[in-house]
This record gives sequence, C-alpha cells and structure tokens, in this order.
Amino acid sequence: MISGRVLDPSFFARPADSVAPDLIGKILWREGVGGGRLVEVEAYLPEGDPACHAHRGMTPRNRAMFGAPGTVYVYLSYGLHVLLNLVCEPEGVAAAVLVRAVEPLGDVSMLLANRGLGPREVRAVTTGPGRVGQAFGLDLTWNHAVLGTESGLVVLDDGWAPRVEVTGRIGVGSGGDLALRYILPGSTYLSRPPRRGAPLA
DNA sequence: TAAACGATTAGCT
DNA sequence: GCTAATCGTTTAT
Repeated sequence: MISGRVLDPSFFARPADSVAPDLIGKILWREGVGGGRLVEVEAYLPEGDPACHAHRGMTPRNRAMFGAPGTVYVYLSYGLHVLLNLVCEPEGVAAAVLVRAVEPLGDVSMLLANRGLGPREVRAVTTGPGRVGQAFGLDLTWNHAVLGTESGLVVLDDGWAPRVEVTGRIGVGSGGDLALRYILPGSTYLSRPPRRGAPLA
C-alpha cells in the first residue's frame, strides 16, 4: 500500500528550479493505475531559458504552462510520445518541471500493461519521459488537468528527503547545457545511466 | 497553405 | 552508434 501526504498546489508556487530538486524522492501516483518514486526531473524556466516551450511567449500548445501551480502540462513529442510536466510558479508565469523517470512502487501490473511489457521488464517501464507518459496512461486530454484527488493524479510526500544531484538537461539543444536536471544519485531507474567516470558522490 | 521540427523510443548494425 | 516512426505546433511563404 502506498501512503503519504498529498502535495497541494502551494508546493508548486515557486521557481521550477526550486521545486524540481524537492520532487526527487516524492511519489507520483495515479489512482487505479499505480506509480513510483520520482528519480529524474528537469526544470524549465520562464526567463533566460531558450529550451522552454514558453520562451517566445504563449501559444495554443504551451498555454497550460501559464496556468495555476499544480496544473498538468502534457504535450506530444515527435508525434508519438506524451510528456508530463508539472506547472510551477503563480498563474501567469510559464514554468514547469518535466518528469523524466520514475522508480515503480507497489503493484506494477497496470504500468506494465500500459507499456505492453512483461513482468520481467520492469526496468524499462518508466525510465524515460515518453515511457512515463505511456505507463501512466496519459494522453493529450490530460493537458490542463490539475494534480489532486479529483483528477486522480497526485504527488505524495512520505517524508523521505534524499540527497539530490544536478546535471545538464537531456535531449534539448539550445539551453541544454544549463544544470537543470535533477536526479536521485545511484538510482537504477534513470532515463540514462550515469556516464562512466562521472563522479559517483 | 506549405514546410520544418522536435524536452523520444525501439530496433537494427 | 544510427535511423525510422509519426503528427501537432510553429514558422515561413
């Protein structure tokens, strides 16, 4: 059984690079589906971040990023992958945290089924942003949804506050070198394993 | 209206 | 390591 305090919107009402490290170790949970520990996220900032979708102002796609803290911003990547973002900052400020990898907890059968995987393939079920979206059964209708018991998608805090490591973001061009990717060091559920020779500490 | 482009993944060499 | 798959959004004619 999974338990913890449900994070309320105020948790997200601050800069994304402040929210992101605090999310590592929290539990992303979808009622009736399952969930797991957040082990890898990336922050996207409203100012000075060319990789942020809202970098050039509001468009129909990125409108959710300007929404209230705790809003869900979902978009289609490469025409086939659903990527999940959690909106930060007060309404009107475009910032979000991209969920890139999760370590499954509890009953993983639903997550596996959504991904079309067998019971021995747990490590591939939520290790990557596109995989997370598919495993959690998300689609574009989730855009503009709000985290909480009403939508069924919540972030839980069970009191664990692990040490967090910061690295450069993955897969983005301009602005990718910014140190805005936050990971749980040593986790075997990262979207990319640590580079060989990278500091282990 | 047309064309280019991804905050990726799976499968093959 | 390399590339096809695949389509909504954005930007350029």
